Amino acid sequence: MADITHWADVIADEVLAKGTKHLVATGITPSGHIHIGNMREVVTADVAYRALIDKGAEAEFIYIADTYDPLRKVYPFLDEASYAQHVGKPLSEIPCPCGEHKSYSEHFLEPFLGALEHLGIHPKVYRADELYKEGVYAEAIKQALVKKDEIAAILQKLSGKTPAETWSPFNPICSECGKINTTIVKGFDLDAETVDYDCSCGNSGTVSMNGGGKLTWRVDWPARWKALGVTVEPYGKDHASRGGSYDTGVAIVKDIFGSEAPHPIVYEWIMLGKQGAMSSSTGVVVSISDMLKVVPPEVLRYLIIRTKPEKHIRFDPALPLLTLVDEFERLHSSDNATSYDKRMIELSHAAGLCHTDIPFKHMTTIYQVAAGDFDRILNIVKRAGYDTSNEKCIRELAENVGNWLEMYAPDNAKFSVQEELPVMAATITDFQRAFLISFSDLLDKSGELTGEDYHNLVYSSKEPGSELNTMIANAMEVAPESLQVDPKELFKAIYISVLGQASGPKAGWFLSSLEKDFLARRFREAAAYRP
RNA sequence: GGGCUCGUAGCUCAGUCAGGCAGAGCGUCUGGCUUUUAACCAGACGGCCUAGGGUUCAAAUCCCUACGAGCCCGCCA
Repeated sequence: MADITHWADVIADEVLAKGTKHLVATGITPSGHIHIGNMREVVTADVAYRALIDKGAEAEFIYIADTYDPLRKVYPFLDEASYAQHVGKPLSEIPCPCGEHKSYSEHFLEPFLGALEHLGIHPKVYRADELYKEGVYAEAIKQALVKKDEIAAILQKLSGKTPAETWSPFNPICSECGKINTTIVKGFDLDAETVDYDCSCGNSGTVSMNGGGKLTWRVDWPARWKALGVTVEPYGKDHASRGGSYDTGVAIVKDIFGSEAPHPIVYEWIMLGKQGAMSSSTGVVVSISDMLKVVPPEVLRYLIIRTKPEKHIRFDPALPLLTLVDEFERLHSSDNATSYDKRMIELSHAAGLCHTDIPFKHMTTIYQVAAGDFDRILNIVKRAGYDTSNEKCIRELAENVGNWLEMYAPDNAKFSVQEELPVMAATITDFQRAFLISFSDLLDKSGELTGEDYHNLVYSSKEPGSELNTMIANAMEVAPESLQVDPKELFKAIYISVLGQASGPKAGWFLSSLEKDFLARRFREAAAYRP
């Protein structure tokens, strides 16, 4: 099988065949909590952008927040009484639900931009309301108003729907009621750059083309392509049907604005676990912030990058997440990764993205040993010999792991170090006692031990003549030759003493994560326990 | 009703654009390592490539049809 080219590089090649200068754009409406499908859009765009850069293209990456869109309805998470009056107004002109932000749109935009930062995605951010107010769309608005009938014909022909008599590609914002979907255009003045309107609230007036209103979506999109020079843009499959907004956009940008449509990248939705497609109506929703709570950012990137955009992605935050993380880490440290694997890893990393070499699984042990206390986590990580120069990354990983344990981990992944000797110590056998007391003495005598040291030490009990073997024999008052040691029993004794359960995480990692003095004390205590 | 996308091992998916011996990881099983486990090493099992037809010396791949899954088609992204 020939080397496989990653889809991002395939796209880059296709796009490069059209020219070397590119603008990758992505746009999302901050009308509510920005969800996981939107995350796929920006990661997809970011990867396409990076593939272009890697191939030497002169590329830029922008994100446009559609802050000038009207509020469609009072969403369930909004207060009916106070938001009913704002339906129809541009999002940027509506008060923030929590009162902390400048506007409604900023309320949802801000956490999303934070998530982008988190994922190492750094587009130039534009807000649609600012673009309109700055006059970026003025030329397109004029052309759209002049060629209104042509646009209507295109919409009619491609989407099969007849625009209303009073339809206009430009929707003025009423100066009286502030709404954008209740006005009817009565006329316009190209020189003054103004539009006259009547509003259903009874008001009429004149607005500026620069911020006084906005183009309707199906015209706004192609206008944006033209005004900003967009050449590559991913969008959800909801826009991809025949007669959908991409189709009409292609025709409008060509016939009305005299420009080209961007190279399309259609992407599928992300499905959640076994519950099917994510949808707000069925209640199957994972917000980006929930997702980022448990998945390290580069793993989330990997999840999206490994799958071609047009295939759906199944995301299951329970045990399959652990498999995904493992797969990523294995690939990451693999010596014989294919060029395709390497490319995926490369694209999963990103400028400014946190990366530590601490495996997620190991952190689940460390985190639980430390009971989530970050100073203790850091100490253990240091002792285990990991690089601790990037404390911020370690903190992020620890938070992911902590959230995962709390929200999604299966029971067999969980344990807690008992403050007091567990009552289960009553089940400890004489042989296990002999081991625990001997082990405890050895710990007192030795210096700091690594995970491997602990591991080897426990197994040394099997070797005749080893210090531990001799000590156990003495404690049992038998001849060393007749001592039968099954390491399984020893591990069990350790888990019982510390966790109060018969099994636990890999002993080496586990023991080296705990204080040696604590272990010595606890083992001695367990050995002495006689109910 | 119209449209878009997908269907390949028990699971998650590569491979389809450019036709040339059916692939990977995970899981399962076997063996190994003084190695407990959610570890590591070696190997095995595992497929009518959703079904049917067509083109071809040759089809998972191209064409047509059917079936299944998800979604879009209310100008509200």
